[in-house]
Amino acid sequence: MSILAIDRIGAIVRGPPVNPAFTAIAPDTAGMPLYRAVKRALLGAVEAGTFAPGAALPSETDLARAFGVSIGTLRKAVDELGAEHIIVRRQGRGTFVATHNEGRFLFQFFHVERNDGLREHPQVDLVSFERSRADDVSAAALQIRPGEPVIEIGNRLRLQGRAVVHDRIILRAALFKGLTEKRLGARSGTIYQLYQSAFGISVVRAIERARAGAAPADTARVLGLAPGVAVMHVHRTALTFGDRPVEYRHSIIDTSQHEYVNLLARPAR
Amino acid sequence: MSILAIDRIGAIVRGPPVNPAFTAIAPDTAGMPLYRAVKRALLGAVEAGTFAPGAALPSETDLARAFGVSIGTLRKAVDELGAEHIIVRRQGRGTFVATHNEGRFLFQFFHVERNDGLREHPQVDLVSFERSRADDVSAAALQIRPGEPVIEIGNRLRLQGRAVVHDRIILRAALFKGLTEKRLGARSGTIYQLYQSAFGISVVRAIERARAGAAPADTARVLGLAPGVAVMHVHRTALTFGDRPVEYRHSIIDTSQHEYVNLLARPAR
DNA sequence: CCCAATTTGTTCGTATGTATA
DNA sequence: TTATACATACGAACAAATTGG
Repeated sequence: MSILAIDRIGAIVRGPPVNPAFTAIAPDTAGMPLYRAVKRALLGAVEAGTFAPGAALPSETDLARAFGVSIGTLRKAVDELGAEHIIVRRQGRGTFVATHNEGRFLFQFFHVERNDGLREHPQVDLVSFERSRADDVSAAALQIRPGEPVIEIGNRLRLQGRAVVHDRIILRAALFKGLTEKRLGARSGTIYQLYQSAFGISVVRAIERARAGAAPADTARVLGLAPGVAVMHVHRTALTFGDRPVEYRHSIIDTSQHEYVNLLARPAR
Repeated sequence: MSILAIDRIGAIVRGPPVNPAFTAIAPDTAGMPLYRAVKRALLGAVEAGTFAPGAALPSETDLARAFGVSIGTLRKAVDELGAEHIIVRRQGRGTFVATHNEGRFLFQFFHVERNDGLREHPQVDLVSFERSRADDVSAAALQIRPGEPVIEIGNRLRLQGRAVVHDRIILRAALFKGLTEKRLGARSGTIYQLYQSAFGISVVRAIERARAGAAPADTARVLGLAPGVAVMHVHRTALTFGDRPVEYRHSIIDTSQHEYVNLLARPAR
């Protein structure tokens, strides 16, 4: 456990509700329950990289002492962060910053299965990589100005050896400085793992919009389809903490043998 | 508050872990934390209809006394049920069985928006109603035997006056005894509200599988499309408590002006 | 409008159990 | 075996929201 880390978080100091002028009050946490202020402070530390993904947080008792709150209050904050998959708690071991690499997460966003329900980790082929400027649609999705520098990545996903998905990924160049075709191709895990390990960007959720349409010519070529055949178009905006967009992705899926699956799951408890 | 209701729940009686033989132990709750046993008992009461949807549960203090557990333990059980949207807690008022009619829920499953993001409650037209027997696909989805009696409902959904979705709904006849075309047409709310109010069936989650394809002839007629145009097919299995299927639905969506939206949202806390 | 009763929300603290290293 | 960390269970006190008088 690192005392340094705790010191960097800082205790939650708040005055009595009677006269706030006499005591220091964290500006954001006014009128907020104490456990929520603690939660925000912890989330801020995770976002800022004070605790790296996969790293252990200080123990509950240490954190409670560092924040100057009771163990129960600290637990409530940590519980909520756990429910949101920001951190992971393991009895007897400690509390860790989630890495989003745990396998289960692999199928959380893009979820394409064969018609019979077979799941498989897709094989990814890089088909294009270029630097360009954001068009209006990408800019709106990424909340940047049209014309800002972006990186465009073309991927082909194969399932059971069959080319099923053609991805066109748009990244804000300013967020992914130093990303090269070589570095992208040399990655070991998924592209989201690369965002995290190489650029410190954690994708925590996404919004997807889907429609049916005809396969564009380039996609038909990449997937080996007849041009104009019916395919699914999925536009995904991937978000990090605070719902800040980090990636805009247009996926075109050949659904003749596969399906796009959406489990509206309750949290499994 | 009804003492009767509490009596019907029954206290959680469990012996010390040392020698279980000396005290009565609820068979299902062996080795389970106490708060989980309480949660299961409450869930069972909700499922059994001991507390009707919308009805208030006894207060925390009464429930804690009825179960013979501390207020903290009772709260932990109730908190989890709240996180799963089984019940709803309102400070100063009480705890209520969720009705799933709260508006927010309307867009939880089927979520079709116009391209520009405009949401609207769909207008529903009943286009067919018949009793038949389950085919292999429906039977598998509903976990019944092929040939069992089912009810087939055809619906057309209009958004902004435009026919966008054609639904074919398959219900197990045994679960929806007394459902008639007249009763279906005379309902005031959504079809899921009818399931709940008229048949005591709460839909708590769903699984959807989507693909692109051509519009079938009957759908093209219902939606006013050219036959063979690209549309989205969504197969949904709606589930009640314990993941028991209650409805199988095949939706065909004209995505020329609208989109199927999937918000992979974290719980909003 | 205010007051009192009721109910959930928050915060504190302690003790003990269970999993891990 | 021992120490550490999270998990469970208990209970108390007060705050905040709601309702009804």
